[in-house]
Amino acid sequence: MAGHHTITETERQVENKLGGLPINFTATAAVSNIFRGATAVRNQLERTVLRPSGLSWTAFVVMWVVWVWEPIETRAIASEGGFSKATLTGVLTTLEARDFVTREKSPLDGRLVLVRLTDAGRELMENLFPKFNAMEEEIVSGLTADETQTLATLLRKVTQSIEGND
Amino acid sequence: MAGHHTITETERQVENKLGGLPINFTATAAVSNIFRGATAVRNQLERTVLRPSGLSWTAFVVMWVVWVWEPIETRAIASEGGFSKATLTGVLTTLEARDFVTREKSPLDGRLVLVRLTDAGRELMENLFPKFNAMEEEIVSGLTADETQTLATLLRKVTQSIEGND
DNA sequence: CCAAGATTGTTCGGGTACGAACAATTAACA
DNA sequence: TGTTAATTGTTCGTACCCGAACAATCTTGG
Repeated sequence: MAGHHTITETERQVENKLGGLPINFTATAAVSNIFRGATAVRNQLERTVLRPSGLSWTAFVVMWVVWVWEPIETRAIASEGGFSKATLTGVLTTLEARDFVTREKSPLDGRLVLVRLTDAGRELMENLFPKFNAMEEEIVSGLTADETQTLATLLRKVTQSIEGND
Repeated sequence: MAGHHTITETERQVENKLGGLPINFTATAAVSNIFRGATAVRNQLERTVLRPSGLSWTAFVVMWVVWVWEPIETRAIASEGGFSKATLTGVLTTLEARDFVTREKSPLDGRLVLVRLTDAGRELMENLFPKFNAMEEEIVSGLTADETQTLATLLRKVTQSIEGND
C-alpha cells in the first residue's frame, strides 16, 4: 500500500489545483510520512504480535502503561497513552471484562480511580512485551542505531513543539 | 500531556518487571515516538483547521486524495490513505451525504467504483488545503529544513521496510 | 464457451475514538 | 464555613476502524 504516485507527481497535481499558491511540500511530506509510518507500524504489530493475544493496539498501550506504573490513576494512563479519558473508559471496561485489570476508587481522593493488573494481566505482559519488543526491533532494523535515535529525537521535537504552545 | 516520566525511569521499571531480559529500548523509543507524534499532529490539525469545516481527519485525507487524483477508484483511495476498504465505505457515505463527493460505477469494470468531488467539495479543498498546509508548516517549524527532510526520509525507510517483507 | 478462481465494494459486528454534558468530589477563597 | 470554581471518570451520541463473510463481477485454463 501507500504511494502509488511519486512525490513530484503529487506536487505537480496540487500546484495545478491551486494555480500557483505557494505550498510548503516539505512540511506536507513530513506530516504525511508520520502518518504512513504510524499506520504501518501499528498494523504490523497488531497482525504479528497483538492479534494472537486478542489485544487491540490501544488495549496493549493501556496494559503496558499500567504494567509499568501500577497502581496508576486513569488520568495518567490517558495522558501517557495519548488518548482521551472517554476512550480510556471504554478500553478499561473491555480489559476489566477480560480480567486483565481492576479498578478501585482512590481512598485519598474520591474522584480518582486507580487501575492495577490482575495476575492474568501481569502474566500476559511478561509473555507479550518481549515479543512486542522483538518486533519493534525488526521494524527499525532498516535504520542504523544512530538513525533510530535521530528519528526518536526529531519526533519528540515535533510533539513538544505542538504541545508547548497551547 | 505525554511523558510524566523520563525515559530512564521507564526503562528501569521495565527491567524490574522482566528480571534482566534483554530489551531494545531504542526501538521502543522510536516506535512510541512515532505514535505520540502522529497523535499530536492529528489532534492539532483537527482542532485548528479541520473542525471548523466539520471534517474529520480521515474524511480530510479522503477528500485530499480524491481532489488530487479524481476520478479515482475506491481501492486506490484506501491504499493511498492507509486505511481499509471497509472504513472507506463508511467515510464515503458520510461525504456523499454532505454532498462533497459522488460515487459512480466504472463503465469498464463493474466491480469498481469511481469517486469524484462535487463543486462544493472542490471549493472546500481549495479553501482548506492552504490553511492545512500553513499549520503543517507551523508544526515542523521547530525543525530546520534539513531536519524536516531527514525525518521524512527516516519514516519512509521504516514504512518501506515493513511493507517490503510481506 | 464455461467452470473454478480471483477481485471489488458493501454489510455486519465488535471495539475504539472523541467532544460535550453530567454527577460526584475536592479545592479556593471570602 | 459556605458558596463558588475546578477536577475527575462516566455516559451519550456520532463517527470511525477493521476483519470476515458476502454477492456481483471479471479473469483464467481448458
